[in-house]
Amino acid sequence: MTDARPTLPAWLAAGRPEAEIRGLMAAGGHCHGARLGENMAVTSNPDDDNAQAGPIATRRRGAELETAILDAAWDQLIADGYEHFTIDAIAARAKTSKPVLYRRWKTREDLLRATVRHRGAADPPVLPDTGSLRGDLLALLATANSGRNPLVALLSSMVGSYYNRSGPTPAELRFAFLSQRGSSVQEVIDRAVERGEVDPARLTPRIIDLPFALFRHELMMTLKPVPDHVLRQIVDDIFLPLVTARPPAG
Amino acid sequence: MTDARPTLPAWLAAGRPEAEIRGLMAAGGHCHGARLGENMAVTSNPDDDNAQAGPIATRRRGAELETAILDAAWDQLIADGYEHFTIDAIAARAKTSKPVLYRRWKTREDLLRATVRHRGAADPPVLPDTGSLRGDLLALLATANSGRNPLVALLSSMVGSYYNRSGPTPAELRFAFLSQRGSSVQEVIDRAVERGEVDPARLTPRIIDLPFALFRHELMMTLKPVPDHVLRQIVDDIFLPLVTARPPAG
DNA sequence: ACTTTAAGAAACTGCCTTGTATCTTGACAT
DNA sequence: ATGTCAAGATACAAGGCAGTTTCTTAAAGT
Repeated sequence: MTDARPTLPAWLAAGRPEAEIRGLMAAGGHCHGARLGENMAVTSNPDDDNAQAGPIATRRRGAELETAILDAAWDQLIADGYEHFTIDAIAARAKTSKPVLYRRWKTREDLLRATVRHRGAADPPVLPDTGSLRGDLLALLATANSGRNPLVALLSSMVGSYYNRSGPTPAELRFAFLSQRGSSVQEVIDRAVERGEVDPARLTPRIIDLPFALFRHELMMTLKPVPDHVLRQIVDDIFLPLVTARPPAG
Repeated sequence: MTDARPTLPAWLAAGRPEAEIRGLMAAGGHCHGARLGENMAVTSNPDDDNAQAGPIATRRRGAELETAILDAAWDQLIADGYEHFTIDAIAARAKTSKPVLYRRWKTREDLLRATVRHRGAADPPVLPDTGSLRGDLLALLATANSGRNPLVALLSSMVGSYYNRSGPTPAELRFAFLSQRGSSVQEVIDRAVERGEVDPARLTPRIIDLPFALFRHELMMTLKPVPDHVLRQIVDDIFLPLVTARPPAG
């Protein structure tokens, strides 16, 4: 096994049109990174323009180049996963060369962080106005859902090497751990139902999973142990009000 | 920059006592992996047992060896992050050698998946019984919180290279993206309050974040777009009942 | 026109890692 | 005791990648 491209789900790659086709770059290609054996630099060679749309050499500088690189880096991260987030690959994708990157960022990890920050700064959100809270919220969620969620894209590309195609399963990550503990919550809730503590009519699978869903979310967001007061908020402010028996709303 | 050990938060490393100190392995060390230049194999050299507790060579086989390797692999993943999840490092940690691993798993990624599966199968949960749903739930959460959560440990070690010490921030991952969108939800809710749709008394920061928290959780768990009916469940079954004005519970 | 700055191409060092091959030796069965 | 099989040690080939250096050349300022 030498190279097995991860190739994340296509929907993740959406939201960035392969950087921008840069200014005057001609159609033909001039793709480097794919070793073009000899020095084909434009050393005062007038043949260039008769060879069917010879690439008119242009050269980006400063901020323009920098955002192009950061866009390319993000593309690379999403397209091939963190394992292929290499300086060479990024330089090739940005159609520039390694020293250009090293002049700006000392290490690969610096570039990674800059890439994430750059991407986070983009995409100003749009505010829906449907006239109802429900409609507004669903619209917001739908927008976040439509491919370009950078947070999850980042996570996915990091975890990519685990769940690659042809691997055992994608959802295994969740399932291998959760299957047995799911029954713990179920058991605890069943006992509460017997005691009359909760209204069985309000119990859906999603609500039963709610406490641990919020717990996992908190843990994944902070990567630190969850403080006790947060656990109490989850239970007291969110879960218990939802499942506790009470008179029907007016 | 040559080597910069990630070293995840200590609380993650808990829950596995450095594999097991294997059977008859003597205390002294015999640590390999740290290149011991010469061939110190036990080639009928009677000096072994007078040299202060010379390691009595033992040799694990079959299933025993296999679980030892998988434990070591998990330790390695947690201790040094996925970037250092190398066959060499794992073999060294398991006090065996590379061919032994390659006889069992064809590639490094096979071993990764086997490791995660192995770890997922361990740790049967304990059922608390405090007499109340609230107490039981808090106990369950506290257990999950006490260090040994393999799901988050896995995620952390994967994302490790991003949030290394001396990096810009650990919470930046969440913050860079969320800061601006957080205000979108706030805005949408503010308008709903003005319309009298929601009870402002029920709004806490955590409840305001709830819809997107659940959305992100779903996305991170499935690594797929969230189906519409799930979005509706989040809004209709969980969020709206919590914030909609209603008569106080009986 | 001339100078300065940085982009871009290429080669190179050095390290690390994957994956394999070889050989010795311990564990176990008969 | 003896044979078989796998553990364990080591060496090795091949390739990938980080980071650097050198040099050429385009772009921008004066």
